[in-house]
Amino acid sequence: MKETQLGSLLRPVRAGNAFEETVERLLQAVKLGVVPHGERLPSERDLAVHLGISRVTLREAIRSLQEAGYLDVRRGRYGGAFVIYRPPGPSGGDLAEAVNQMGAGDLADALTFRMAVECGAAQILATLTLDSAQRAMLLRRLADVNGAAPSDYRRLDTAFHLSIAELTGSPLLAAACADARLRVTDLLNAIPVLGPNIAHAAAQHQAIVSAILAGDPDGASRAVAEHLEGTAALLRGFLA
Amino acid sequence: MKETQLGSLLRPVRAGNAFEETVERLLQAVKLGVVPHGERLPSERDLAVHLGISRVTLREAIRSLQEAGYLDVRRGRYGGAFVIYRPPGPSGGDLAEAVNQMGAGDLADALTFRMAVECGAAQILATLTLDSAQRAMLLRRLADVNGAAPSDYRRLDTAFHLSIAELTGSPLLAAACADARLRVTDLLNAIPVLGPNIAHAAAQHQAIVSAILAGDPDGASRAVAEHLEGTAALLRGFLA
DNA sequence: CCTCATTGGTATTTTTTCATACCGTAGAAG
DNA sequence: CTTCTACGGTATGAAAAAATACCAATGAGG
Repeated sequence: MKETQLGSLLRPVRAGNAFEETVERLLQAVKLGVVPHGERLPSERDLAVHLGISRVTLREAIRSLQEAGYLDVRRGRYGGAFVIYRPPGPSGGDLAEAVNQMGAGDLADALTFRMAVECGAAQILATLTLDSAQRAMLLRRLADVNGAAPSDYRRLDTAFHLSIAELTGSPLLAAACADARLRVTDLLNAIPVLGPNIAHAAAQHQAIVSAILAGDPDGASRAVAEHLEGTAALLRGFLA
Repeated sequence: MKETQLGSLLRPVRAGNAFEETVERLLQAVKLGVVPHGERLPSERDLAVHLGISRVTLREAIRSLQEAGYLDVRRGRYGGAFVIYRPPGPSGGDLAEAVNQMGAGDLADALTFRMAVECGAAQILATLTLDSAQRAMLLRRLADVNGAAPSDYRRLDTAFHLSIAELTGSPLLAAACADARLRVTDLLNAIPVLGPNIAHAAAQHQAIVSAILAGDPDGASRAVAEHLEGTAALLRGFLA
């Protein structure tokens, strides 16, 4: 076994210090819209437990997000950390800037990773026999995206994609898909939400769901690949 | 977005403390045969840098592996931490014990995750245009497995599988595949290496490589799925 | 208007982890 | 046999993180 594989196994044990990782995690949860504008995060005590860190470290992270203008922290009962941040509107943000902020190699890496895990998840899900509740969940998320207001579109689009991984019943796979999506959140948020694109995406979403429900793994994987390739090509085009 | 998705994003920031994670990482590198019997690990100073931890913490981890009988640590120039551990021989280990040592849910999770990322990786690789060096690497790894001595079979089999992910050029994807494989190492090591199985696997390996080189993503993904499903079914069968 | 549960805010101590410097050893090279 | 040097071994102080306990505020409900 060559040196190359040693790199995969003897890679860093931790990405950074607990504080930095926590800020990153919370920031992405906010940017992704997991906790929408106006809603509050779980209490510090709960969050600290879920994130596996001390309340002190969590508070430092929350404080920095507060100072950066993402959160409004209120005390007392029924208080908490409320999300102030609003993602870029339907008109999108500065895509070129967002793309060039991350390295070309990192972008390619993230896109490849996302393609692999999301295709894999759809493929797996298509081989499973879904019960009625699971089918309902999938269709519900699809309907949510199709009926989304422009300002909610990206949030519900993300929810739809993550549902596919979650329905496989594999937490590891769900985490991998969530991670993959987090790495391109800023970029996706900068893409304008335009009518034709939405219609195109809707057709592709439908194709994905149909293939999954029909038990067609290859078809599901291919449908996801086509869907993701669209935004991937767009993003790659912005590499200076 | 429902509570379920909150779980994916507000999951633990770190799996455990630095010491525990380091022990786990080194242990798996040893069990996987990345550093074969008799070879030595990189020096403490190098390893600490690569793993992103302090030398003190690394030494604690090495010491516990030494006490557990996996490593022989020698000092002085040309010294180092040498691997004593030998993986279970061709006759395999106690599979039932290994399977039941990890929970049923964890096993299903790990198998699903592995299936998704390895299928995804093969699929991606089949869409890429490989240069001659990459094709040579892939064929070389395939030949290595086919020509492997029984005692080296699992190590070279792992090397072959990880090569597919590495050749995609995505470190994230390579890491995910390595992680997926690590989670089932103990189980795979416990499976006896038998002649008929090797022949069967060799045919499947050939099918995977052929599909990749032919630029057939669906075929590559399906070939990997079939290959992995074999061991997955075997392992699931041992769930008490 | 008061109570009180729930939430953020603060302080203190302990544990873990890191950074740095230095010591002891062994084995190849001359 | 001596030297040189790349390795593990040790010590110490600082920093990060965690654990614990307690304080303060707020607003719904009685």
